[in-house]
Amino acid sequence: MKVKLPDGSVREYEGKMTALDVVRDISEGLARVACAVKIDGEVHGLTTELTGDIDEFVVLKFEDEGGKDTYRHTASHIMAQAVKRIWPDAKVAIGPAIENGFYYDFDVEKPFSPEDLTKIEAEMKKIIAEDYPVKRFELPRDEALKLMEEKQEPYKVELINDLPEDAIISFYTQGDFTDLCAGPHLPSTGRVRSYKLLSAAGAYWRGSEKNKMLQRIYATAFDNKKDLKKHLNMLEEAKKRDHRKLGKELELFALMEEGPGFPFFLPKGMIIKNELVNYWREVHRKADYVEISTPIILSRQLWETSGHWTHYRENMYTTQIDENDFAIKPMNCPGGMLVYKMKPHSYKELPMRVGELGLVHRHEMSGALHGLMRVRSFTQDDAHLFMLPEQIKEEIKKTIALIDEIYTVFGFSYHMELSTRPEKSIGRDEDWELATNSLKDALDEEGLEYVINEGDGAFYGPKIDFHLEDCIGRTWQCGTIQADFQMAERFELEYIGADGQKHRPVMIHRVAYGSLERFIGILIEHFAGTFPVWLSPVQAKMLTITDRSNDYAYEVASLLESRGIRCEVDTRNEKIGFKIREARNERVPYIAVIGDKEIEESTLSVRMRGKKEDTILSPQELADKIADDVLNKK
RNA sequence: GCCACUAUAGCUCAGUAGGUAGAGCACCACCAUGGUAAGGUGGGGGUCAUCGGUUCAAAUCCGAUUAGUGGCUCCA
Repeated sequence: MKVKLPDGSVREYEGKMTALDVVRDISEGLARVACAVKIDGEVHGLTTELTGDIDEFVVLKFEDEGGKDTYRHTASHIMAQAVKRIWPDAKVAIGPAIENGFYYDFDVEKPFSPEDLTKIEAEMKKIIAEDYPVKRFELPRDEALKLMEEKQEPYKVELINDLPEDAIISFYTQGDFTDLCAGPHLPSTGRVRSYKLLSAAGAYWRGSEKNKMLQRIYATAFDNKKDLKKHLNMLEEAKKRDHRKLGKELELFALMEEGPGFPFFLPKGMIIKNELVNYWREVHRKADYVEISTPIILSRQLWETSGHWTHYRENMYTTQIDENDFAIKPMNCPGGMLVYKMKPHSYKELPMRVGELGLVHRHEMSGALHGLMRVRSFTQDDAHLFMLPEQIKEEIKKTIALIDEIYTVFGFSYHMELSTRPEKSIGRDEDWELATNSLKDALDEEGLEYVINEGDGAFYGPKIDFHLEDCIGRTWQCGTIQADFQMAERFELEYIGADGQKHRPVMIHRVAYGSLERFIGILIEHFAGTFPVWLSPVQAKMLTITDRSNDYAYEVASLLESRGIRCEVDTRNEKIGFKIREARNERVPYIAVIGDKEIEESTLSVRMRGKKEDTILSPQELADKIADDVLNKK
């Protein structure tokens, strides 16, 4: 039997060999850190018996794709084993590895408490110390069913029942625990080193709210303590940056019991919101957009035309005016359609780019609300683009460039995903084809990378989603570009072509921020509250040492204010150390200390963010510096 | 909406064999005019989320409601 390694070398073996034997033959050290192997493109466990020649034999360590999942999947079985030892009546459901860890779902009498998690962790420690070999075995479907019925595992029985009649079902067993599982796994439980149970929460069996609510335990595992600690620190860091906490501390926004999911913006948060709007208007003006504003409340007839009254009803707030039904808009498009339809359009006017910062309201489920990230009223930085079919590709390219420009200003990296026609969809095949190809071609021609989500588009058209990554590595879906055949059709949009005939334009809607509210939430976490100067609610603060400096401080402040700089003066009867502490906690980028010396020399002692030493500047120089930051969006 | 948990002063939190509330910060007053992350002293402030029940007595036990948190589902 020949085994070809990634370095091109070939090793020959005789007799029965497992993957682990080969890994050991390569090096004992490697065997200690190996989690799985990739054999001819497929990930297998180390105990897999090898048959025949192998063209590709890659050892997967924890850090390799496949290795991590194998490791964490084994950890999840250990967790399930521990739970079954403590609560023998618990029914196990599924327990996969996920992005940063793993979970396992259980059907138990009582939900898990934090103390239970500690207990489970302790039991896991024992199982790991007992170092059971993890063995795989296979059964035909009927025997597999019998085994799981005997073990009284109804969820596993259900899973097996969904498999084909002739399926060979694989199981893994470790000590007193046997689980239905496709694998792969580590060779023994002792291989799991660093793990931590994180939380317990309800989760529906198979993700459907029609099913029973199970108890899910989220946990994570790493192959060394250092990385586990690093990950836990990252979670801590994320907690510290939580926009709900910072939003309260920095007085940016508030959520009140009187308006669940309807955020209040406080003066400082409003400055950020307005700066985002100003910037948005600036870039859109340059990109030849016009801006409109359409009403928040519109008649039932309109929503019937758009289809929302029947398809989106449960998310809409409705009201009556003079005995007629009205709805508060959950989306801006219908209003935009009405504006387009006000007068006939020539093909010479297209493309038309019509922006709207539209405030929409959606009745989201109470349990879905989350700070500014998920609210019931929010402002979309919407725009509707009307164009000729042959203009789609170019418009898509321009829109991508626009969104790219916006994200780059905030220092976000991002990736794109293209979602294609879902099974349940409306529209003509040729429209879908044209739109999908236009999106694809635009991406390809610009040399952009993207993921394709087959069948994940909206029912009315394909879309490109932008997923931006914040500075601690979390991703957020913000921008989207969607082709929409339904609106143009339903509202019977038209333009007069060169042939003098009426034609249907192609309509695209797109957002860049997504929603101002969510984007602000993301910005708060991305910058951990330390906003760039142009977004800082207070850009400079004058701190006086004694009240002899007050006049000079006000003088400097009015100079800065005349340059449009947001400036505050702290003349309170407090020590300078105290004032500095507060100004720093408020994340003010330029903190100027003013005492007798500064008055004498007509200077400022400026403490800039990230610098230990003060910089001596004239008031004019400070104003120039801040103006420069603002101009360059720093 | 569903499962679990939480709700005490503006903020962060103490307060269990049920006996009608406490700290720090913030706020106010006074003293100190002090040079780079909290100067000192004093003071005001709470229908213990809301409603109901058990009890001689409820912040504390029970139930409901509201809101929040962690998830599920959904999503900008």
